[in-house]
Amino acid sequence: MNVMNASPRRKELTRLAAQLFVQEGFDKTTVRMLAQEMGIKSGSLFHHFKDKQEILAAVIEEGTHNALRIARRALESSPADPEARLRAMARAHLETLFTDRNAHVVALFEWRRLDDEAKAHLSHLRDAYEALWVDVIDTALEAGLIHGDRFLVSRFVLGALNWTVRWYDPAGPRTPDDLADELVAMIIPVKRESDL
Amino acid sequence: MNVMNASPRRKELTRLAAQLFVQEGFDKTTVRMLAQEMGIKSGSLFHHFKDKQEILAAVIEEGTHNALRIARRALESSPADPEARLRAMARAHLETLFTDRNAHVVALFEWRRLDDEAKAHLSHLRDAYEALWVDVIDTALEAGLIHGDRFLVSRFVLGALNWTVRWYDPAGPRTPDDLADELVAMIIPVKRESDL
DNA sequence: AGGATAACCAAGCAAGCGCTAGTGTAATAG
DNA sequence: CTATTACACTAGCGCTTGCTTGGTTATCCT
Repeated sequence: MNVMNASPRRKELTRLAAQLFVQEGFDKTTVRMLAQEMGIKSGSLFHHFKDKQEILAAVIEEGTHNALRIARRALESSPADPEARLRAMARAHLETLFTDRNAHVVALFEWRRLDDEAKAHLSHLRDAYEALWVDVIDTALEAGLIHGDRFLVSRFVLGALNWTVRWYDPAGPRTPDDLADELVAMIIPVKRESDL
Repeated sequence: MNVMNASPRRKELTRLAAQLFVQEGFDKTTVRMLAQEMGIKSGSLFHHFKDKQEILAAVIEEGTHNALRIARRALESSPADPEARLRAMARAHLETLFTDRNAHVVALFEWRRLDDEAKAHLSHLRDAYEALWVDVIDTALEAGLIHGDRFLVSRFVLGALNWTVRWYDPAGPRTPDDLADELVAMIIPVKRESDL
């Protein structure tokens, strides 16, 4: 069996697994279903992954890794003012949420199925991502752009964003950027006439 | 087997099932685990419920029913102004979310495991609940209390509230009412000095 | 007392589960 | 040319799953 390689073959298998995990749920997805989707027999699966759990970990790792990459890139190319950074972060969050939708849905709703070892490993990645948010929120608070408790505000914002995977339809009239802008507009005090 | 009765025994079994479903997830909860928690043998379970799915449906029905009751009561005893109604609704949402926490976590995260028949039945209950929200949000928008798209605003608010089950610790310093107030404060424009 | 009914149990079936063992084969490296 | 490696296959083991069956006990109503 392979240990922790990142062959293109394995990446493709991970992508297919993510889709099935979202469709059926991790527990209801059998190794036989996974194998069929990949065009191989169930036994062959264990040449690429040591067990079913490792497939789950691979899916989540891939998604979180991409989220980090996209968010960092967005912050780098964003103007320095707090509102622009807040908007950039919200947009980046929704961008990764819907380009890697399958992986993120799995990360959000099947996290508990990871064994302790995988959880410990992946927590670091997730924490690094959340640190970006905390920084952006803090900056916005200090600038007086938004008000309230830093802990609660970040939780509420992330909750509102993450929950979009439950109702947002990419085929609809709104783009992810529209959503991000609307959310930011909702939480920063309305502009006065003097600003217009 | 019993059909659709609401005996006190069945209610107690439903409560225990909800707890296990939250702890382990619906799929990972076996009928043997359920039976043991209830102090009976696995076969006896099917005297009370026709199959495992019906237990899930019972859990969700109970939770949603309570949510409706609490929200209606809260709106009845609330002052008529839009801000008070918005706050009352947010408080009621969090109140039911944490007094019937198990049932609601199951409703939010195991909904997909229901068969089509149960989904159709329970959708009506859920829609009735959401209608209360839509009304409150609409009133707040018309009064100019909050701004934005009515659809998006209600989704964002419900998302932020529902996501609290993932991080809120009832043993911590904050009460659910604190959370509700903070969220409401976050989305309505800050009060001017002239209001103080 | 007697009859119905609700609640339970012991035993186990058929199906499906994750995973392993052993083998075959084509491509690659020394 | 030979040895290694990557990838796939067949076959099935050992176990767990949701659920059924047939029968027993406790409770209640008349």
